Amino acid sequence: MADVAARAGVSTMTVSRALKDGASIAAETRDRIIKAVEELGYVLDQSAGSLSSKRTGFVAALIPSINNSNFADTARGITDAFAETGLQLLLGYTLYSVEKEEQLIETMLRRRPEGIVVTGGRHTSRGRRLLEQAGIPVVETWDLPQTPVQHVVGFSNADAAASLVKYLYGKGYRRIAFIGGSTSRDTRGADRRAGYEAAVAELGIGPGRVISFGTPPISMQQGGEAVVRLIEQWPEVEAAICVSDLSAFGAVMECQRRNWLVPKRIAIAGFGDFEVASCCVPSITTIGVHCYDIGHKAGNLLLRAIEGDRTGKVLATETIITDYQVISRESA
Amino acid sequence: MADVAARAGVSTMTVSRALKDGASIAAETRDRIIKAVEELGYVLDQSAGSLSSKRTGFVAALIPSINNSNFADTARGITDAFAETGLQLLLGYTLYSVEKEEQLIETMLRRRPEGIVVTGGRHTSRGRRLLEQAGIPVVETWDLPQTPVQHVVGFSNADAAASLVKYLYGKGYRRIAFIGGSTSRDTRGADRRAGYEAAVAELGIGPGRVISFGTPPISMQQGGEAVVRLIEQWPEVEAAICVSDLSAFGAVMECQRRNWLVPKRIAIAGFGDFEVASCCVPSITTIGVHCYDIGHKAGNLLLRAIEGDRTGKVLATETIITDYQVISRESA
DNA sequence: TTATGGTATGGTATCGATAACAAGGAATTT
DNA sequence: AAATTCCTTGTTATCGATACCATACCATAA
Repeated sequence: MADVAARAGVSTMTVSRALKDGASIAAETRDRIIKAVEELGYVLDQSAGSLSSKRTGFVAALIPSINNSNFADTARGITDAFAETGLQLLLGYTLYSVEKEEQLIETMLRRRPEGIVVTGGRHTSRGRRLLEQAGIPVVETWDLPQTPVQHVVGFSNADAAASLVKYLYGKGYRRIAFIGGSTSRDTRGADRRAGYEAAVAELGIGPGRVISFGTPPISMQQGGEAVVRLIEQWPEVEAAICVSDLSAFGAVMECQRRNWLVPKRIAIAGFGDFEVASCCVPSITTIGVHCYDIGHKAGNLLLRAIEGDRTGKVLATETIITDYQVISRESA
Repeated sequence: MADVAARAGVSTMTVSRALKDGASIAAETRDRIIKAVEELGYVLDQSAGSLSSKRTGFVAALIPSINNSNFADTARGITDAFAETGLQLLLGYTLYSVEKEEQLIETMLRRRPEGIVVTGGRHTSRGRRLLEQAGIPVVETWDLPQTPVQHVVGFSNADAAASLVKYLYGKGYRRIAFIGGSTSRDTRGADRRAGYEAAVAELGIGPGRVISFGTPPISMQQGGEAVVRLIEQWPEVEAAICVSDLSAFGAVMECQRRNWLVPKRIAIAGFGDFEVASCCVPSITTIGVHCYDIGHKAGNLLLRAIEGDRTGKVLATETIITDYQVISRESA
C-alpha cells in the first residue's frame, strides 16, 4: 500500500480510503490511486485490514456434507442473504461428526468470523462452550434444539418423519419400515427415526421395523442394499421410509432391478425432496423441506444480529420454525 | 493473549510458543498456560498471527458449483492432501461464470492464500493477470489449457467426449447427438461438445446433431426436456451423449416415462460417473473421470510448490494429465 | 574453577492496514 | 470581512500476534 501511495503521491490513509466505498475522497485523487493500484497489480491485504478495523467480513457456516444438495441449498440461501453486504460465507464440512464439528468451530473462531451458522442442535460440550463464549451471533439450523445456544432456524425432524408415517397410514399401509444409517452420528437422521418410531407406536401399527445400514450419510447404493435386507427380514413389509431421498432412490432402483413393483409390492418414501426424487421413475414421495429458506432466514437473522452487536443493541434470541410438507408422488 | 500471559505469569511470547507445536518450551510452563487458556476460554487470533508470520494457513479453491459431486470429490481430494499440514481449504463457487471467477479470485487473494486451485483453463484477462501476479502457486484443474498460468492437473474434455463418440460408433450407432447447455459459459461443457463434433466429423457420420438447452449446469429436469426436443427434431437419432450424468439421467427417466426404450429406441451416455449413473435402471454408460485424484494430485502439487517457495527453490511448472475411461453400462 | 553449549524465557520491533483526531483550504453564511 | 462549515488529506497510535535477538540459567566438559 505504501508503494501505491508513493506512486500516487498521497499517504497510505488516502489509498485506504480510495479502496473502500463510503469514504470521503476527491474523485480525481481516487482515480489517480486506482490507476496506481492497477499499474502495480496491488491487491488489498484484508487480514491486516481486519486486524485494525475489527471486521473480518466473513461468516462461518458448518454443514454436514458438501455432497448433499439440501445443505448446498441452505448455503446458497445464506449467501444470497449476504448479497448486498459484502459479507462472505466460509463453509466447513463436519462429515456428520460432532467431534469434527468441534474442531471446525475452533478453526473458524480463530479466524474471527462475525457470526456462525451450524447445522443441528447437538454439539460436543466443548463445541457448545466455544459457541457460547465466542461473543458473536450463532444460529443453529435444521433442527429445534431443546436448549438452543442462541438463535434457531429449523423444524422438527421427528415430527416431519411422523407426518410421513401418518401419510402412509392414510394411504392404507400398515407394515411400515424405516431405513437409515447404522449409527446415530447423523443426529437429524436419528431424530427422523425417533419420529417414525413414535408415530408407529401412536398409530398402534408397531413394532417398528428398522433397517440400520451403512455409515451416514447413506448412499444410493446402500439404500438399494438396505431394501433387499428389509424384504428378506420382514417379507410382509408394505412400505418403507428412507432417511433421505438418496437412499430412497437407491431402494426404488434396486426394486426395479428385481422386479419388485413400487409401490405395489413395496411403497417407498424419502426425505428432503432432492431433484432425483421428482425426476425418477417412479417419482418418489418425500418430505419437502425449505432448505433454501432455512439458509436465507438464518442469513438474515445473522445480519440483524451482527448489525445489532455493532450498534450496541443486542437482538433478542429468536427461534424461527420453518415449514415442511409431504409431497405425494408415485412411489408411495 | 496478554490476559492469558498475565494469568500464567509469563510473557505473551511464551503463550504464543505454548500454543504452537515445535517451539521450545518447558512442559510445566506449557501446562500452566494451557490451563489459563482454558479457564479464560481464549481462542487464538489467527489473522493477527498471519500478519506477523506471513502464513495464513489456507489455500483457496474455486469450483463451478457446490451441487456437482464431481467437483465435491475434487475438493475432498485437495483437503485430504492437506491432512497432515494444518492447511485449510477455502472454497469459492464460480457458478460456471468467468466473471464471477474473477471476482472470487480477487476476494480470495485479499485474504492472502498460500496457493490457489482453479477449475478450468479459461479466465477473464484480469482474472488471469491476478493469478499471474499473485506470487503464489497456482494450479488449473479439470482441463488442459493451451497456455497454462502455472501448474496443471487435468485432462482433455474434448478427447474424452470424442472417445465416447468412438465407443458408440463401435457399438454400431451412427446417428449420434449431443445434449448440452445453451451457452458456452460452462467451458468444459463447450469442450466436450467440440470433441463430439470433431469425432463425428472424423468418423464421417456428420452432420452433428446438437441440442442446446438451459443455462449450465443443466439439470436432470432439463436433460429430460432436451431429449424430447431431440427426438422431435431428429426422429432418426440413435444415440445421445449428454454433457453430464445428471442430464443423462433426466433424459433416461423421461424416455422411460414415454416408453422409449433405452438403449433400443435411443442409446444415452453421460459424463462424469456420478453415483446416480451406476444406480439407476437402466444404468448409464459414461466417462469415468478421476475426480478425487485430480484434487489429490493438485493438492500435493500445491504443497510441494508452497514448500518450495518457502525454502527458496521454485518448483518447475508441472502438467499432470489424469486418466479417464468409457464405462460401459446398460444405457448405451 | 572456568569455559562452553543448550534450553527456556523475555523485550522490542514489526507485519499491513484502519480508527481517531488534526489541520489546511475552499465554499458558504452572517 | 470575519466566522462557520464542509471537504479532503495527513499524522499517529493501534489492532494481536510472532520474528528476531538478547539474556538468564543450568548442565556438562575441560
